[in-house]
Amino acid sequence: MPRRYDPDRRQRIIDAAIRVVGGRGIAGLSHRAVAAEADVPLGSTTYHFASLDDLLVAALRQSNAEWLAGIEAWERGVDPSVPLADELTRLVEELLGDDRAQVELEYELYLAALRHEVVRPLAAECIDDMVALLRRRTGDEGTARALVGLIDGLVLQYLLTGREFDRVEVRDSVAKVIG
Amino acid sequence: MPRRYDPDRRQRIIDAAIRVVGGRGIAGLSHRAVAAEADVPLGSTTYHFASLDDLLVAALRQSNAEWLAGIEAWERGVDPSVPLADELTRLVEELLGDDRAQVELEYELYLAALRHEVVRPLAAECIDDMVALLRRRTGDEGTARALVGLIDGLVLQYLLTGREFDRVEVRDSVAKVIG
Amino acid sequence: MPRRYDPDRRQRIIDAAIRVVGGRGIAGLSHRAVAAEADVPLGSTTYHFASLDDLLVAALRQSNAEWLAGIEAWERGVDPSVPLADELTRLVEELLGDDRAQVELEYELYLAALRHEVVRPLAAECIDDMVALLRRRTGDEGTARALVGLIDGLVLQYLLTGREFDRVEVRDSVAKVIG
Amino acid sequence: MPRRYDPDRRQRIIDAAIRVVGGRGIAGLSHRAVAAEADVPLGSTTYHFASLDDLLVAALRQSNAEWLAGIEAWERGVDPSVPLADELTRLVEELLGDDRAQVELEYELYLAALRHEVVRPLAAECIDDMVALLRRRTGDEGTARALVGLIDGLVLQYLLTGREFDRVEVRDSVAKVIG
DNA sequence: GATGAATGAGAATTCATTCAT
DNA sequence: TATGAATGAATTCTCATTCAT
Repeated sequence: MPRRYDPDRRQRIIDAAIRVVGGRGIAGLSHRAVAAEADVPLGSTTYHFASLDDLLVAALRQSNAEWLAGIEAWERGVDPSVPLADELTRLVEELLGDDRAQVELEYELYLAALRHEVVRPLAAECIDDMVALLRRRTGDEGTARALVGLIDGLVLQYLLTGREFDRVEVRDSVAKVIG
Repeated sequence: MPRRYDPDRRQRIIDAAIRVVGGRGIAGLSHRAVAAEADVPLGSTTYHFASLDDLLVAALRQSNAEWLAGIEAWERGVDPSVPLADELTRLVEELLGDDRAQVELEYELYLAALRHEVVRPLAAECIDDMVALLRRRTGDEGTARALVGLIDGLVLQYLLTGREFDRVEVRDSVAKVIG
Repeated sequence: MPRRYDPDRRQRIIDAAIRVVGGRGIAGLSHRAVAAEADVPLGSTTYHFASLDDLLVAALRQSNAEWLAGIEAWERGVDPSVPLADELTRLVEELLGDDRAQVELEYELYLAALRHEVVRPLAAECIDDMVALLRRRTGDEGTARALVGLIDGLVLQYLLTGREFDRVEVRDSVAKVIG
Repeated sequence: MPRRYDPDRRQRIIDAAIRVVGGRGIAGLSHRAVAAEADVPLGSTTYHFASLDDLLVAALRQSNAEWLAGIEAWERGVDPSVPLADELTRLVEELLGDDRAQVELEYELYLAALRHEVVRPLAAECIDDMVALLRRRTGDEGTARALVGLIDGLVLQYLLTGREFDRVEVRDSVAKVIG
């Protein structure tokens, strides 16, 4: 195989890793899988990332940033004349609709963080950032934390049970927490 | 090596599998690990469980039952003269305190369910059972579902961020959802 | 490849490992090399020996036993009417002549033991056994230890410098130590 | 990354290689390890030394010189009014005490020489130089060679068995060889 | 029925060396 | 001249599963 000049390879490996994790889960991440997905030799992935953990963290950090950017875009687009509960319900509905893949990846991140030392700070940071974002709208930190908890729990529930999305029910519970 | 008469071997293998998953996570489950933990020959685990998935499901099913039994015990012990929010807050506090290991095992189940076809029904059933349990106290299903979501989300939040448990904050948000 | 019934495989792997170490040194021992030499699949070597260290120890233990058996055979064949120095000189000459391969392996064992935790006990035992053997002839332990040291040092010297064997010089120095 | 002006880099790489061999043995020598230890780019080690063998030889040659310088310092410091056996015993005691690291490095050289064509001349030269040094004190070459052998053998014995140093026993055997 | 042995695929890493810049 | 990137082979080890006994 000819040696290729490929200045963006590192980034391409990260992108490939995100696709692998998205497709097979964190448990499915392996040097081999990433190398195949990125179409680079196996040695290349270990050259750019000394350990699989390094690669995992790089990939999750990037996917995390994308996730938060999505939430932030929602926050900037919030219409102050509409009840916050409605806007939050719309967010949840969009997450469960369009971005199924990214949502699964995000919750995979949460749950994997329980076992994976190296991933935990990422998950914690993600939660804290979401709380900070919501706090801009709720004014109060305790409420923001409760909202993040409720939404996380409900999304997980929908992902796992496969139940049909119930807009009214979600809005009611969100509204009660907002108070 | 004498063939042992061991009528409970199947059960002992399941118990060992639960310990393995509890200790190393689902990713750490292997025939070898279970055989060593149960102190049975390697062949014995594949004899009693045709595939590793079978063993995983058996183990998670049992650990699930134990988890639900715990929640059920709490539910039976609920004092009707105490506000439900207080009793639920106590439950969360106990989970985060004494039962940390079992909580992690439960979230391990959730995580696995996201990717693993065979595990998803178990997780869904678990959530539905918890909803049914809470419904006995809330009367209303939507509220029960919201409570399960809130509690799952908050517990996850505490596990991941390592924040100190804040009893007042938890009780307030639970109380608001109960309405 | 058809599965073979091969009850002595474990022993054949050990024998192959000894040939590999003899041929390429301890540094050249690898699962692959042994598997090829023994004509068994790679997985077979790791099945029978959980780690490469285990295999190394098994191989060196056996080769050690052969080495000591050789020394013991010499000891039993010692002619009491001949000066011990002459008999020892004959031993050294034979070692450097016929058994070049085994001598190199033995000294490889000594020197590798300096770095390799797991090998050190074997080397120590070997030295102690040789001292015990010589003690039967010298009567005195200090002399036996000095003789083992002198002979080890001289053999190493001959191996490394490639100098021609000098029977008179060796016998003189051995005789002086015997006193 | 700025190209550094670093005229002593070649020497610094050699020094780093010695530290690596001293710390992890010859088996642990690698371009990467040396580059990290010397704090130079990976390419720098392959630029200054065409192959790893070249680097190994350069490192062992230098460490050899340091070793011989130590022996020579001892030789120059020998007090003619003290029995040579006493002075040699002191040398051995110091080697086993303070200079343990360098002794191990020296035996690492011997070990490598057994298998490594390119290293053997170094080991042979080292032994011959020690013999030449001792010859200045013994007058006679055969005795010098026997002394080098005895000392090498005894030091190895002490290193491997971990036995407590026995000054009297060592001096007695050395004295007998000196005659 | 029960089990130890067997097998091949795949895991993460390490690495010497080459080469484009 | 110097160096970071690239590559492919080799390393040890784990494992699910199959199968002969």
